[in-house]
Amino acid sequence: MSRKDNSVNIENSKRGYHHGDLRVALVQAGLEMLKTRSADEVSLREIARMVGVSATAVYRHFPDKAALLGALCDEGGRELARLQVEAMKKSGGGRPGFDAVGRAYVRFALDNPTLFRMMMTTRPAVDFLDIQPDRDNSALQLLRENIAALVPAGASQEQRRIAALQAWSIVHGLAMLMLDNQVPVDEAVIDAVIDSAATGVATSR
Amino acid sequence: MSRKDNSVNIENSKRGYHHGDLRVALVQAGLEMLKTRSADEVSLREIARMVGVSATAVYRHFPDKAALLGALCDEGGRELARLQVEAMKKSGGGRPGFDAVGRAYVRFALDNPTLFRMMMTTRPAVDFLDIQPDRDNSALQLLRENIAALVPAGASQEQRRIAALQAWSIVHGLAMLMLDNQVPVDEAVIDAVIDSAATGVATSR
DNA sequence: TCGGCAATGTTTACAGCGATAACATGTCTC
DNA sequence: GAGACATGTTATCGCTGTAAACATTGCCGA
Repeated sequence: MSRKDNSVNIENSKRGYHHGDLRVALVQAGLEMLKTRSADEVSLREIARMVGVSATAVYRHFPDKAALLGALCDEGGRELARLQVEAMKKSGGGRPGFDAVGRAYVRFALDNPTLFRMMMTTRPAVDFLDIQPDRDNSALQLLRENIAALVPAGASQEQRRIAALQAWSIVHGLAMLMLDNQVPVDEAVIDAVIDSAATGVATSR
Repeated sequence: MSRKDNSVNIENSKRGYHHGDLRVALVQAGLEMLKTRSADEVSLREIARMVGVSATAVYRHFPDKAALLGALCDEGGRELARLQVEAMKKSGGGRPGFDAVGRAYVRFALDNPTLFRMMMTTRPAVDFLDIQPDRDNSALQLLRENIAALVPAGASQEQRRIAALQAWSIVHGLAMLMLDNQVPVDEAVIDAVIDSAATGVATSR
């Protein structure tokens, strides 16, 4: 019997009827799958198969496929934030911190192409630029403060917002262009572009 | 009989067995469809239905779905180039031309979200930045010359490339962030970011 | 003028997909 | 121990992309 239906071969599995922690297993399998496949090749059924569970079992933990993918995006968001905070701390903040965070952003995108694209397309807008402190997200808070610190003291609120958006645009645009093979990946080029982005923010006009 | 199969009701159609120019009809219908649907909602069968032809007829003109979508991307690329050249000519070139082209780029992305995303993800890399004159693409040629003209005279080849890439990154990043609802769409913000991008190129460090 | 061939349609069929409904099994609580 | 509830399963539906076989048409050479 091939896999035309939702069935799963219980004989071959050493687990019992219940999985234990299916939700996290599905998320892990999903993230694994994103590493080697493009977005439209990611199927709910295959993720379920990887975990060794019937396709419909997924619906006990997620209302639909989009929700499962959303959970993958959340995980990616946390990881990206973690990497950025780490990069900033290692570099000691300030302008070197800004550069390091930018590089971490581009690197994450290049290392996780499908996931990164999904995060951007489907996430409900992180609102990096919203200056007012929101919720508990200390990672983003740190980033905002970092950008704000780079902007010259006399700058208006509006100038700060534009400068921050420009910095984000450069890094994001560079990441996307390289991700989409519009521009060849080149570490030196990444460094050069990010460096001049930082200069742009620091002298924000 | 509902539409569970590939069939098409010949009675209701006033055309004969042959369509006339199915290829362009499919491309037009496809572009129409992209206006109202997201990428994963675009189905080959529905495009065929719009044209009033069986799903498999598509395969007489395109090897597979990807090829059909590729044709849509080509069409989008031509339109984008046309808009950019038009914008540049209207503005008289130089730095105003640079700004106008950037705005046209962002506007096209915002006006054609699905198509633009598809163009970037699936197109074989336009290589805007490759300075050597390639093929016959006069539109891109014009853009390259325009960017090159903005860069200070003393700049090296490498500096020019970095400056051009940075400009493209800013515009592309801004377009993608707004497209993905990470940043609210705001004409004034677009102008401000593009303007400082131009300044960045003109003073390229 | 006609006969056949290449181009371009059609129907039929299949496997994979996301999703719903009905059913099965295990766990936890009283 | 009983039964409620969570979490599995199979069966089935309608949709998708695509291959194979068949049908119709227009065109080109005898």
